[in-house]
Amino acid sequence: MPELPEVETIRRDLEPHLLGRRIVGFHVADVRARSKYRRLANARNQTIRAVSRRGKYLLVSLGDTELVVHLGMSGRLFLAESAPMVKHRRAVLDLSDGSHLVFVDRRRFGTLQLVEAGDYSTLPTLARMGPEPLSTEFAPEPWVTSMARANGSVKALLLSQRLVAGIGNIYADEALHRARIHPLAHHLGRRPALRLHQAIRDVLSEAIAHRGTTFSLHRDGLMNEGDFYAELRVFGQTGTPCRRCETPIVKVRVAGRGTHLCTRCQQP
DNA sequence: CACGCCTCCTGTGCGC
DNA sequence: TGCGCACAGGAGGCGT
Repeated sequence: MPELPEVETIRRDLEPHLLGRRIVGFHVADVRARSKYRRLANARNQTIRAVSRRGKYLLVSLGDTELVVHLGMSGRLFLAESAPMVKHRRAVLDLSDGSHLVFVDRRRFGTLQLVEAGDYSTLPTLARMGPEPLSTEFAPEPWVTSMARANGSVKALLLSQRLVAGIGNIYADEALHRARIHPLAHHLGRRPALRLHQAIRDVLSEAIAHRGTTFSLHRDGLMNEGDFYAELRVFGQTGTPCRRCETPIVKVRVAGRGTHLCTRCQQP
């Protein structure tokens, strides 16, 4: 679930319910991995001032401190009137209005930690995060320059978070297909780099409009799911015809990740 | 510093 | 039907 559009959807859903609420208690159920819930106790009695997002990270501002949530591969975060006994429940924050913010994470790759506001020294990827793709900070010319100079395959660069924030495996494949760029391409020229810039903005804003891409794993009735799955052109579409040229979509491995592409539209 | 590989976990789906 | 293995939306740490 959790790339930029999915995290942004969660942020928008939670924000009105969290603003101004105080965290009155907490419970970490995941006794085997307490380090993934660093300093959570210090959130007690703090009031939620803002709910923002940076890339795939959700940032809950508590004034001097900040709760940083990363959902990993399988994390979910939702509000409940009474903390439900769902499977893989890892942590619960009790709020002053009697509701509970519940963190559920099957694979335990997610983290939920309290830091000094703006101090991301324990989160190197967040500390070195590239520009937000849907903000004006993501400007075409610097992007063209960085895509020409940076080493590594374009797919690995997208996944690294360093040149642009929030893109994961689904939206990397989708953006590259829309821009007609092979995932293994290096040192993109100006024209392809500009196509990719536009494709990233298009696919992410369309996905947000659809409330993200939700897989069956996460459909358990506790959240409203996104339906961008139906709009995916390559991800998970192995064998189905490319909608531009009808060549069957293939799946390969790039940068250690399953990678979907059209070999005709996206030539090396 | 930059890159590639392995790891952290649990569950599912596939081939044999 | 059962077993074993590969793989899954991410990123941190290590070695080269």
